[in-house]
Parts: sequence; structure tokens; C-alpha cells
Amino acid sequence: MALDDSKSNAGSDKSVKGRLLDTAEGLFCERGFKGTSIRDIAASAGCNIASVNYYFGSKEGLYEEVWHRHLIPMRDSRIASINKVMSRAEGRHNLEDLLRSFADTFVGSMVDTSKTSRLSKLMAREYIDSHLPTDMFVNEVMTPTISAMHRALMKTCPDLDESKVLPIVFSVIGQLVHLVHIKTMFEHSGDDLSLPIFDSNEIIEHIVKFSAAGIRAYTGK
Amino acid sequence: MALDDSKSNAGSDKSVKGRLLDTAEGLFCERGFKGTSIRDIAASAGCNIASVNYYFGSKEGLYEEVWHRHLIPMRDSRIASINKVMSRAEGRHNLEDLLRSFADTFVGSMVDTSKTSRLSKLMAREYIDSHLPTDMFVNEVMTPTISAMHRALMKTCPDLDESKVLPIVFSVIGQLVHLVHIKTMFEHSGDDLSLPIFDSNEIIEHIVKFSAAGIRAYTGK
DNA sequence: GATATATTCAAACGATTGTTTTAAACTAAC
DNA sequence: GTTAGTTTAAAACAATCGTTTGAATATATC
Repeated sequence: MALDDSKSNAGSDKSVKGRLLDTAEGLFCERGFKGTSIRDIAASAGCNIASVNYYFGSKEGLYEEVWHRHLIPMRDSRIASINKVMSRAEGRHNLEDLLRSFADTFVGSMVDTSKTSRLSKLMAREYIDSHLPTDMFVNEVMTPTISAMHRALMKTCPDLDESKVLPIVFSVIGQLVHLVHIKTMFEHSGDDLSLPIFDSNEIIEHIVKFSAAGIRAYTGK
Repeated sequence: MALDDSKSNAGSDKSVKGRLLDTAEGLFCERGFKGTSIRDIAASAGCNIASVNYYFGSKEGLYEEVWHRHLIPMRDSRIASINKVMSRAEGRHNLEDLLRSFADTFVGSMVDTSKTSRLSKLMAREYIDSHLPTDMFVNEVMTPTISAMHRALMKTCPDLDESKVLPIVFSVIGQLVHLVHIKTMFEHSGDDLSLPIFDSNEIIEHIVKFSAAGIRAYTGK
């Protein structure tokens, strides 16, 4: 309720299938899978209820296709942001730059805010209420991302114990996912929280500083 | 499905109201609010469907009462664990001890595993799909806990900038909540994940070390 | 233009949801 | 034993869910 994006995609030049995907993505990440009905989706997309089953077979099918069109780009974007930092500054790799780049891509605070930020919320939901094949998210995104971070971290901190990379990545991702949660909480609670104001960029800078120090606790220097 | 705890509370010596609360708590944290039906709860508790509305007025009423009986004890437990560390070792307060104590109470890995661990899951869900009054969780648990950690951190690290305490607490809590998520993922996916084995205590020790270093990045020494 | 295929639509399907009803069973007080 | 109040029980409630149907419409192919 109070989303007032009903029919926001209606009359768009995109195809019915495209409108359904866009609309469903927004509703899924705002209200969750169970909280979003096919009737809601169809109404917001401005098309018939049956069209969901016509194009995607089922509600689950639509949910999976919402993910499928983002999983690979998402993974590639994260890996690319990691590799970009690693390629520049040939001689001396900067840990803070690596973390900041990863965090920005993760939270989506820089460009493409709406799309990336929505995906972050969707992913945060998927952690708890999974409606995807179990291995899908782990294999398609998590494992490749962790691998890329693994390589980058080992390159940046050569004397880092390899067994510590996974917990470190978990710590960084945990902070970032939590940042998305807090952001979502603030958006939903009408700014009447008794907590101080919340600037994503400030928090990201904190996470970078905090995590860099945490990582260096495992290095000799 | 495959929980096979149906009627696990049936025939218990507790009252119907108590059985409903216990059963609902377990189902809510495993399947979420929307994923748990009143019929599921009543069947598992071994009583009639109407009893939920008879004792709690509504499904939401039951959910709120599930929370209510734990919120204050939860808050007090966390604050107590913080204060306990701060009271002992009068002269020299140890940052690692503070973090470890807080983490243990948060994740519930030490004693009372089932109860505390279940609440952690429930809380992780509440972050995303809130079915409580907006201020309730923030006012009853988050704010008091943060305040206690604030005081303890300032006492342990006297030269810490006060404005950095909140982001630091967020970082620690973010890692802990994420740990609960990962644990839940492992439990639900039949141990077929391609990720290495996962020992909560090891991860907690990592979070302690990682966070202590992150915090000291803000102190002079 | 006729045919075949693809898409849209309103309507209904069966199942499940939270909730209410109505009566029976139980418990205690007098 | 009767009464009054509390608790349990089965059934039905209206609403909503995902899905399917079958006819109507649009689009393309020849």
C-alpha cells in the first residue's frame, strides 16, 4: 500500500513480458515473494492476471526469471569492479580502494541506484526466505564473487593466511547486507526513528576503514 | 515441511496458551510470519484452530506476544553480558572480551542454544519483513543495547570518537546477523553447499579479532 | 481474404487463508 | 444439583491465493 506505482508501467512501450518482469521485481523486493500476489503484479503492470502464467508458467517461474536476468550481470559487475581496482596502480595495490569499490557495487550507492539497490533488497530477502533453487544463488553469484575477492585480497595482502579470506569476506558482506537492511528500515518507518541520520556514503567509508583494519589484523605488517 | 515437529508440544503439561506461544515461536522463525498458518500452529500445538483467536485475538496478536515475552529478557541479557565484562578486570578493560561476550549473547552459541538461536532467526526475519509496531523493536532492544555498547566501548577505548560508536556497533551487529543467516542457509540446504565447513565458534573468534582491529583503527594507539 | 498462431481477457476453479459462529464440555461457587 | 463463567470443538464464514479455462482479439503467414 501507499506505493502508488500502480499502472506505473502501464502504457509503457515495453512488451507485456518486460513490464511484468520490471513490476514484479519492484514488488518482490518491497513486499517479498509471499507478500506479492499475482493480481498485484498484473494490476501494476497493467495487464491481465493470466499473463503471468502465460509467459512464465507460474509465480515461481516469474520470480526465477526476475533473478536470472540479473544474476550474471550482477556477478560480472562485482568481479569487474574488483578486477578494475586490481589492474590499476600496478605496483602497489590499495586495500581501501578494493573494499570501497566492492562496497559501492554491492550497495549500489553510486550509479544505477534504483536498480542495484532494489536487487540488494531482493538478495537480503533471499537469504532468509529462499524461493530459488538452493545452489543457484550460491553457485552463480556468491562463489564467483568470493573467488574474485579471494584472488584480489591475496594479491593486495600477500602474507594473508588463505584460510582467513572466507571469514573476512563474510565480515565485509555482512556489514554491507546490514547496511541495506538499515536503509530499508529507515525508508519504511517514515523517518520517525530515534536514531541519528544515516548517510550511506559515510557508512561505506566507515566499513572500508573498519574492514581494512580488520583485515590487516591478519597480516604481518 | 520435513520439520516433523508436529504435535511435538501436544500432550505437554503446559497450558494451551503456553503451548501456542512456544509452537508459534518455532514455526514463525523457521517459516516466517506469512509462511506459517494458524492451522499449522494449532495442529503442532495440539489444539483447536479457534484457540489462537480466543487467546490472542488474531494472528498478529499471537506474533506480538511471542515477541513481547522475549524482548525485555533479551535486552537485559545483552546489557548484562556487556556490564559483566565491564565490571570485572577493574583496571584494564579488554576490548576482545567485550566483543566476544556480546557476540555470544547475540548468536546464542554458548548456552540456551535452541532458544536464543531461534530468536536470532526471528530477529533476522523481522529486519526484512516487519510485523511489529515500527518503534517496538528499535525502542525496546536496539536503542538500549546500542546505549550499553556505547558506554562500554567508550570505557574500553577512552579516546574513541563518540560519533564513530554507532557505525561500529552496526558493523559488529551486521557481521553477527549475517552469521545467523549463513547458519540458517546451511541448515536448510542439506549440507550440500560447496562452501567449506562452518564452525560458529571459529567465526565468532574471527569477528572478535576483526572487529577489535576495526575499532582500534579509530583510536589513537 | 483465409488460415494459423499468438496473445489478451473475463470468469471461474479449487485450495487455503484468518476469522467467526454456535454449541458442547468443563470448572468452580453456592 | 444448579448456575454462571471459562474453555474447547467442529463447522462455516468471507476473502484471497495461484492457476486454468475458453472464448475473443490481434498478429502473422500464405
